Amino acid sequence: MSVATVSRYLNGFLELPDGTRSRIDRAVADLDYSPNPHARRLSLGRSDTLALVIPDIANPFFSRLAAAMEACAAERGKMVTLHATMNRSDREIAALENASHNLVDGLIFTTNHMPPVEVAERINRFPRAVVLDEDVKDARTPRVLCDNEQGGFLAGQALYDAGHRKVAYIGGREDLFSTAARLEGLRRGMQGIAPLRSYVDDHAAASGRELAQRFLTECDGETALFVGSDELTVGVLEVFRAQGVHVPEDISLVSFDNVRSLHLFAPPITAVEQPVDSMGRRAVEMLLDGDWDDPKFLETIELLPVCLIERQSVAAPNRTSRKV
Amino acid sequence: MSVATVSRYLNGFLELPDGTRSRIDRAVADLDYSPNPHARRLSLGRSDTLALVIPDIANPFFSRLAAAMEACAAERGKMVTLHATMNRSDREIAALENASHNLVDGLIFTTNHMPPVEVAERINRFPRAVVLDEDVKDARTPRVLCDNEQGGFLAGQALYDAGHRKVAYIGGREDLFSTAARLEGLRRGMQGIAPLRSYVDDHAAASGRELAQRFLTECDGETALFVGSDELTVGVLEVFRAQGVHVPEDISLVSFDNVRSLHLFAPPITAVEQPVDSMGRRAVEMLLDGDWDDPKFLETIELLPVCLIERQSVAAPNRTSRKV
DNA sequence: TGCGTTTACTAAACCGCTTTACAGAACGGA
DNA sequence: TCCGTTCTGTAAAGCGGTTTAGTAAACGCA
Repeated sequence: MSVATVSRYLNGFLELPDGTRSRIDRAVADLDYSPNPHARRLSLGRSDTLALVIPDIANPFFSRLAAAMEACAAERGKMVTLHATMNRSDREIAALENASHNLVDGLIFTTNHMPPVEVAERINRFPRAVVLDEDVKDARTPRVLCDNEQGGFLAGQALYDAGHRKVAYIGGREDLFSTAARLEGLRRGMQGIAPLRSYVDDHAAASGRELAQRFLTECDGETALFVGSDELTVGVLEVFRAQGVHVPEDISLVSFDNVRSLHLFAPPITAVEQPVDSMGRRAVEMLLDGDWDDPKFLETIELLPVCLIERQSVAAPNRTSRKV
Repeated sequence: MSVATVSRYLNGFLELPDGTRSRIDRAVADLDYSPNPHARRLSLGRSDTLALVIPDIANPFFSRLAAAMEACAAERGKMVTLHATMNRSDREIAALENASHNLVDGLIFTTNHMPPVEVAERINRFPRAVVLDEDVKDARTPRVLCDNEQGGFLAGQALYDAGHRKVAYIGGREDLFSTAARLEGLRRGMQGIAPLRSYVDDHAAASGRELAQRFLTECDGETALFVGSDELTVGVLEVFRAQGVHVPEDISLVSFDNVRSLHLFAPPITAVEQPVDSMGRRAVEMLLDGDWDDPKFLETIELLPVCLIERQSVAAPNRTSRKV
């Protein structure tokens, strides 16, 4: 029995008569043989591995995304490697270099800031890459995003309907596509009224605290807050609680993501829900099943629907006993 | 210039005179050369990769653990692969097989149930493995655990001091080392009073709901609940809220983990805090820096300290208007 | 029987690196 | 001067698969 015959049989490139086949099968079973993946990868020039580059795995939004991606990849026999960037361009570049040297079968890239062009260039070097959650300028890859405009709209509408006429937004910078879309939607939902805006570089509770402080000082009659992520909301609520600002009596609040247990918060927090699991799954599916020969495939933008989960953090503006 | 010379120089096994060295350096720079990791791994028989096997990445406890491990591994130039098992033995075995075929440099194994001996056998096949968070029977590896006994004690003490004399525990099964330790500590903290106990297989909100229902029917005068994880606590609070059971007026509650934003819950939840980040870091450090030649190293148990974060979910038992 | 074609199987090259074994040059000591 | 070392560098053998090119045997058909 020769190596080549066995190799081709095992890889399904060869039909064999029963005799030979069973001989091979038995030998494989007897020896508990399984091909050495390193040799396999060297020979094939691929790795059966997907690289996930993610700002912060500890962030519940990204950890749920990672869970969905890992599950979907595992179903198809792919492994995933994890690369946390903390939204720093240098670490994004390092992770991309690392992944590309490792000849991964695919890359899924997420970020929360607008990375410099070097990052996009490196993403474009991958034969297969998908950009997830936040669009990346100059990256020529399919994108899986949530419908940010609609999310902003739902939040704006809920606030407007509750009677709010001056609202504020805090979240990612305006140069982010997601921010632009959300602000656009928010304004539409608010019947054209533009919000007061403050921006932040990352989605961390500490940034939320900082922005909440700023809001409390800069606030000029705003009665509601639209917050860009649950992480920021956590920081905001901490500050509000410390300062005796009550939600929704003093100020209404709508969060974005709905990945934390907002329903148990005091008060339960109204939020725009992102379809985290399907976003993760779709990104992997596109990577593995997409028609990568079709140049138009690279232009694909898949916009997944969001919905508003109404809880108790939105109420009519209170004009008498305002604390802010 | 020969391949071997370059290889040895680049790997630091060869001192070269300035002339040769600069020639190589320039060539490397010119060609933007970097060694093919697949070939490297095949040749060296290792992978610069750590395998993380974890019940559920979406669970905040494990996602923070994963984040800490990834960060620590990345600092040392190692990649990590992720394998979610959902606490199913078959998936644990599959992940271990996968990792061992890939000749990973090390394995970090976490689980929430007591896996069958096949799992321990496969863990033992790794030249380097660390068991994290939950001890695994028959696994001959160093372990990094939190001080569960102390955690149980702190909870018990807090409840006893608040006046509780009948309490209940819900969490992992009794055959888990962590459960045994926590119950032991709880009893000690409660001055010898043993709790009512219900067990569950996984740490998911759904299991928490189930156990809360059971508790409400089976409860026989218990005035406080010690819950094995934040995930379960979420489920418990959902049911309590739906049934109009108030914490802490009707029943006091202490959670375990403190990885969710319990401080913003209604009411803020008292919890035993696990040192998640240092647990993750220590596991990686032991894997990479441990003295694996010393057979005694395999017996190491590193017990990391826990502490009690007191909030408002524990109060004196209310004997007049009890709802449960 | 003889010829062409499929079928069953094999030898050897290749993937890109590490490492062993070895050669020639330079150097130092007697 | 000669011999033994070190120093610098090379040739070639792995690592363990996949794949191309090619051979021997079996088969179909006139």
